[in-house]
Amino acid sequence: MQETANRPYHHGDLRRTVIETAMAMLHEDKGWQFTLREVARRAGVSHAAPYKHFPDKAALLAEMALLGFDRLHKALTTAKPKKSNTLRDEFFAVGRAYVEFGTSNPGLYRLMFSAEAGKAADVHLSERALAVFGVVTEMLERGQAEGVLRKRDVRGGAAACWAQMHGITMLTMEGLFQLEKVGPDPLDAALVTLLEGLENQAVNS
Amino acid sequence: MQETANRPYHHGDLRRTVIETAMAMLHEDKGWQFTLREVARRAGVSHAAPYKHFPDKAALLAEMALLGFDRLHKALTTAKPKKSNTLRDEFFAVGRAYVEFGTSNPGLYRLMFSAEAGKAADVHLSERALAVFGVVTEMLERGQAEGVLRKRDVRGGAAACWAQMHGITMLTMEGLFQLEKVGPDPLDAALVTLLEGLENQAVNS
DNA sequence: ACCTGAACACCGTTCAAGT
DNA sequence: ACCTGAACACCGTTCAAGT
Repeated sequence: MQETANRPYHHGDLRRTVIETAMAMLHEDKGWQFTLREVARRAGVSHAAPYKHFPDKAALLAEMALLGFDRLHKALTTAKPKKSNTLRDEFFAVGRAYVEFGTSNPGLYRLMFSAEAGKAADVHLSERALAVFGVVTEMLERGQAEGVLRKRDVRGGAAACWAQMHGITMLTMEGLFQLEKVGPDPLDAALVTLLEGLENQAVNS
Repeated sequence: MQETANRPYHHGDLRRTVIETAMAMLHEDKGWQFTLREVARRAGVSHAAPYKHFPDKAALLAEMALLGFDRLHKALTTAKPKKSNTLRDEFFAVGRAYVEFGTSNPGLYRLMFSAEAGKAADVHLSERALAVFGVVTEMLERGQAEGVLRKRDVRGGAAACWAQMHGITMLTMEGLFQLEKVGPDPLDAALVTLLEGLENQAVNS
C-alpha cells in the first residue's frame, strides 16, 4: 500500500494500479474509449504488462463494470434515510441518488450498461449487478407492507422503477433533460409519475 | 440509381452506399464498432474514398443516428392505431413499438444514444430527434383533453414516458428483463405502472 | 513470478498523385 | 470532381527474452 518513489522493476500491485488508473481515465472522457496502452503509460509500465493480470481489454472493462455496480449499490443504500421516514422520502432519496451517481460518473455508468461489459463474464447477470435491483425490491415490499403501495407482483414494480431510473439517468447524461421542451424539472416529474403509478390511493389534482 | 455491374472508377453514389453499408454492418454487430475501412472494403472502394463524403467517422455516425431517429419516429406513428381507439390501446401500441424498434435494431439504437453520436452535430438536440418526444406529447395531450389523464404539465409526463421507454428498451437489450427475478412480463408491468401514474381515476386492486 | 521490447495485423486520417 | 496508394501515428495482442 505504501508507495515507494522508485519502482525499479516489479511493480508490486500492478493489477490494482491498472484498475485505478483506468477508473481515473473514465472520469476524464465520457466513454470507455480509453486505451490500454495509455493506461500502461500512466501506470509507468510497458504496454504488455497489463496482460499478465487481465486476459484482454474486455476483462478489464468487465471488472470495472462490476466495481461500478458495487459503488452504485453503496450509493443507494447510503442515500436511504434512516428508518422512521415515510416511504415517499425514501423513494425520492434513492431515486435522486441513482441519477446523481450516473450523471457524476457518466463514463463508468455507460460502461456498466455497455454491450462490451455485458458480453464478458455475464456482468449484468451477476449478483453484484442484481443487488441494485434488490434495493428497489426491498423498498417496494416495505411500501406494500405498510399499505402505501398497491399490492402487485413486486418484481414488475421494481422493473418499472429500474427502467425509469436508468432512462432518466441516460437522457440526463445526453442533455435531453436540460431542454425547456421537457419542462422545468423532468427528473422530479418522472419520479412523481412513477410513484403515483405504484401508490394505492386515488389522487385527484 | 441503376447499378451497372462494372463500376470502373467513379462510383456514382458513394455517399449513400457508405451509409447503407454501415447500416447493414450495424445489424450484424451489437455495437457501432464497425470500422470505416471495412465499410470501404465492402463498398468496393479504397479506404480513403469515404473521406470525400464525410469529414470523419463521427460525422458518419451522426448521420446514421439521425436516420435512426427518423425511423423510430416513423415506427411509432405507424404503430399508432387509427382513431376511435382508446388512449390505453394507443399508449400500449406506441410503447411496445418503441421497445420493439430498439430490440430489433440494437446496434442502431445504441448508436443513437451514444456519447459519440451526441457530441457530433448536436444530434440529440436536433428536431429530428425531438420529433420522437413530440409523438408522446401529442398522446398525452389527447389523454388530458379526453379527461383520461391527470391534468399536469405535459412535458413532465412526456419526459417520464420517454425515460421509461428508453430504460425498458436498454434493460431488455442487456438481457436483464429476461430473468425470472424481474417477473413474467416486465415490459407490460412497466407500461401499466407508468400509465397508472398518469391516469386520472383511482384504481384499487 | 513479473515485466520488457520487438513484432504483427490492424485502425483513423492525410495527401500527393492519378483518371 | 472523384478516387487511389503510400504514409503516419496510433491501437490490441502475442511472445521470446530479460531480471
